[in-house]
Amino acid sequence: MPVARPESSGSRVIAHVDMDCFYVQVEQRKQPSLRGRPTAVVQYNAWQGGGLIAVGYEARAFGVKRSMRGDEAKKVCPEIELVTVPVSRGKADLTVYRDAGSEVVSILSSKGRCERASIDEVYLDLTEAAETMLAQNPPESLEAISEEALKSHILGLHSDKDGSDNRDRVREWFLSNADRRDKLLACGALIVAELRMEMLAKLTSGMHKPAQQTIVPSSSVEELLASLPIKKMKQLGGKLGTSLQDKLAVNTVGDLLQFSEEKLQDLCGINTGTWLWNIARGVCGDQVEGRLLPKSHGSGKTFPGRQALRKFSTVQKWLNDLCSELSERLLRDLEQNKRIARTLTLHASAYKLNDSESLKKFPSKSCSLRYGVTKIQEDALNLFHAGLREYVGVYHEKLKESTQQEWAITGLSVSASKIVDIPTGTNSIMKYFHHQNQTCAELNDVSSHQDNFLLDLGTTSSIGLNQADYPENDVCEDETMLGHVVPCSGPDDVKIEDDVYTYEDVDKKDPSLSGEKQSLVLQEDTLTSCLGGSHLISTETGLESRLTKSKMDLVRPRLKSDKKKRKIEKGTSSILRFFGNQDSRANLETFQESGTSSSGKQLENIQQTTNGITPRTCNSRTDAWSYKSDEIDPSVLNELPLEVQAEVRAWMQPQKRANVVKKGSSIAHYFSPTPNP
DNA sequence: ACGGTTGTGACC
DNA sequence: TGGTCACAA
Repeated sequence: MPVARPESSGSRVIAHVDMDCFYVQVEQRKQPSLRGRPTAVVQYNAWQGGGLIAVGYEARAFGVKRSMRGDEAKKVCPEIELVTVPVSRGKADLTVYRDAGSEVVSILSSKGRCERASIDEVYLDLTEAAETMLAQNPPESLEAISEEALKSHILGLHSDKDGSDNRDRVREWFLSNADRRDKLLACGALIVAELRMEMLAKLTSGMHKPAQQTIVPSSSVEELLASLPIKKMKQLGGKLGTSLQDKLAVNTVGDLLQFSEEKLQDLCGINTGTWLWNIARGVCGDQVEGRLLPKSHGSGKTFPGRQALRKFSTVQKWLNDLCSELSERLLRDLEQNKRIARTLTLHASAYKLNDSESLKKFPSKSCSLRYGVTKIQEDALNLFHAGLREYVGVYHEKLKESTQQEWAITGLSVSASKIVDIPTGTNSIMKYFHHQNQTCAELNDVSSHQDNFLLDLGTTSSIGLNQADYPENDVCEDETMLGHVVPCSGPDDVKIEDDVYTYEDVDKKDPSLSGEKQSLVLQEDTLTSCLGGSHLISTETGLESRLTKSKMDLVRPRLKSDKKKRKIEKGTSSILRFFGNQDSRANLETFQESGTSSSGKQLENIQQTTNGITPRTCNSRTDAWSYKSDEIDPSVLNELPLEVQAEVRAWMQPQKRANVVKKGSSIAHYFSPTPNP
């Protein structure tokens, strides 16, 4: 839940871009003959024609709905074109949609800071672009307002019934607007209209229902919220929204206005309470995060009903497939974005056949992530065993493969998180890996106890992956920024010279971030349509130039002592090939590491050595300052060195307050954990 | 027997 | 911190 932020100086222009029936559009682009025809995207054709996950407008006209079965859809609309989601390794593969989403982001990001909210949703902060336009090319200076922009819906601007002269009112609104905030908003709307045309041209399939955009002037927010059902508000669609309805008898967001901040805090906790109080007033301090890439990757599959997995070998088979997909995506991320993931997590859901305690949840488990398909597979399987042992309890452990299982797995997923950038330096990834590697390797008595790790990892079926299971490696923890180490080289010969990397390199490539996101979410069907349907929302803001929380995490102390520098002469491709073939002994044998022997086993050892080490963060920063954040004049920040600026700004961010709500009144009690066998 | 899959964030 | 839960699309 967002944190309340300080009130603002300027008005911000935020667009929420929502691609409706995105999967359908992607498929129609791929297969143009589908354009204009009633189309839906379906997955898993096997059972009752599969489930619909996206429905195009032409099909909606027939009454086809999401969450219908393919067969039902055929009944309602015999003409319907059902396109199956690509399947790879026996499961849905969303790569094409993810990639199409990336195309969209890359177009939008040309105009402002983007936050990828989901595969088909983006927040875009257009404040700067709108201000520039207002200063240089204000709407009234244009000889014409674009057709696209004239189709805008403007909340609070009541259109005539016959609609024909609505465009004139819209034009009027664009051209002569008293309020500066609305002028900015108008500029934002023009930019969005442009962007949507660009996307239509490049990406999509010309939907029958034209994409639309909706403008929300701040003067219309009150009226909008007064009638907006509480469950339609973003974040309130679930249990929180339900509990508000039940406990406060509110129906719309505006109904929340009658309650004091304290009352809402008592009910929902201090942070959520304040957030709600603000939301009711149309105020939301969420910043547009300025993040174009996902923070994690995952691959999962459910096995409902009879498909539930009851044998280790089957579980292993599926885990291998899931891990294989995950590994592929990690390599792509590494190649394209120069990032590595540090944590591997396994989630499963299960039920017990005979047991009364079948409500018990299968615990998720995680460990350091080692690159390489079979390593990931191995680790995931170990995590599964760890989870299973906990799930079934020690008494049943021995039954394992032999007798009939008393457990059945209904869902498996593996995910990779804690993704960090590799410094984008002169020459790439390899030295980074090598650097990490080398640092640890030489600062420790390498070979002696590392062989033991290998044994633990490779041959034991018990779980040895968690940090606690390995001896600490203090030197590494002090001297490196990464929590674990990956092999440093591909089959190519690599020359190593001197260099040093720290996370500051990462920080500098990102300008400080500012802006706020208004998280009003309006009813999709009435307010947006397919491609690029968007909302423009003007909102008040906080200080300029604040770092987001996520960026704050990247501010780390400089690596001081290690001044060894390195340089690689070959490109990055070799390391990718290396990862791709990491399990091939032949490749491993070709690796030469200066000073140490190069057997594959040792490589694995090195990779494993620092499992569990975490990079430092500046979480003690608040202690270091004796000023209150509001005593600092933001303008003096610019005088400071860049790193310091970042830190101070991070510190000036409103901190989330500890939730000290009395237990009796905590809304948490209201929520009963949903049993999920 | 749940649309399934993927992702983020809060809390303890 | 890792693990669990909630929420969204």
